Amino acid sequence: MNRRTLNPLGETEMEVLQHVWALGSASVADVHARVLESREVAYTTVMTVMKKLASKGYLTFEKSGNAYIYSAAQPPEEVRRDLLQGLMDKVFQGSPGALVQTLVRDESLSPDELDSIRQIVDALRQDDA
Amino acid sequence: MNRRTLNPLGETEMEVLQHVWALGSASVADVHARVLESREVAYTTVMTVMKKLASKGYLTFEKSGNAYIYSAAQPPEEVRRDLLQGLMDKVFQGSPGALVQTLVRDESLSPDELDSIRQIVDALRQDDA
DNA sequence: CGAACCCTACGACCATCGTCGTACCATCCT
DNA sequence: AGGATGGTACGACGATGGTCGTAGGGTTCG
Repeated sequence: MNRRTLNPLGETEMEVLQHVWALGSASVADVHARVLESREVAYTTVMTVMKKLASKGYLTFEKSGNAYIYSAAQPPEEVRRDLLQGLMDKVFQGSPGALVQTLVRDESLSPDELDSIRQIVDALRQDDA
Repeated sequence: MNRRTLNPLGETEMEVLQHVWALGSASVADVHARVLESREVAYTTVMTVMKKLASKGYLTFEKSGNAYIYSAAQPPEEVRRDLLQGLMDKVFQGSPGALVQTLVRDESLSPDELDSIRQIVDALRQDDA
C-alpha cells in the first residue's frame, strides 16, 4: 500500500515525458515515432504509458477528432527539480555539496561542461554581494 | 524481462544500504533498530531487503555464529556515482550543467551549502592550469 | 528438560512498471 | 458496400519492490 519509490517515474515513463516536453504537444503516434528512433516498442505500450502519465498528473490531454493530444501538465523544470531533490535526499543525505562533489570528481566531464558549471557558480557569486 | 528502471534500487533498499554504509558492518538486527528510529517496519522485511541487496551485489555477508554480518560490497561513492549518472542521463539528458543549474536555481540552498559548492568548483579550477 | 529468545528460511500478497494482444470504432477511398 | 487505415479501450502477464507471517533451528537460563 505504502508505495515508496526512489523515483515516482519509471524509465519508459521518463522517456515518453521527455518526448512530450520536446514536442510541446503530441499524439501517441508522434511520441511512438520518436521512441522508435532509439528502440523497438509497440504502439499500445506508448499509449498505455501516456495514459498513466496523465492519470498521475504529469500530462494533460484533449480530444482532437478521434485521437488525443497530450501536453505537459507541469513545467519540465519543476519535475526535474523534484526528481533531483529526491535523489539528493535519499542518496546524498540531502547534501547538495556531496552531490556536486561526486559529480565533478567521479563523472568524466568535458572541459566545456566544467566551464558551464563554473559559470553557473560564478553567476551565483554575483547575486551574493 | 527487460527490466528498465530509472533506478536499480528501491527506496527501502537505499535506506538499508545507507545504514550499512554508516555502520561499516551490520547484522539485520542492527539495521532494523536504526530503521525503526524513523518508521515502523518488520524485522523480516529488513532481512529480506538485505538478502536482496546481497544477491544484487551491493552487500556481502559472512556467518558469525548463527547470524549474518553484512558489509558493503562496493564503495558508497561508486554506487552514488552510478545513481547520479543515471539521473543525469535520463532526466537531464546527460548534461551536468543542466543538473547544476537546476540544483542551484531551484533548490533552496543555505549559504553554507553554496559556499561548499563554490569551494569544490574553485578546487577544480586549480587542477585546470 | 523445557520455555524464552534470537535468527534464518521460505513463501505469500499486493501494487507498479513495462510490454503487448485483441477487440472495436470511426473514416476514407474505391 | 466493403476493405484499409488509424485510433482507442481493455485486459493480461512477467518481473520487481515492499511488506510480512509462519515455521523451525540454535542458545541460554531456570
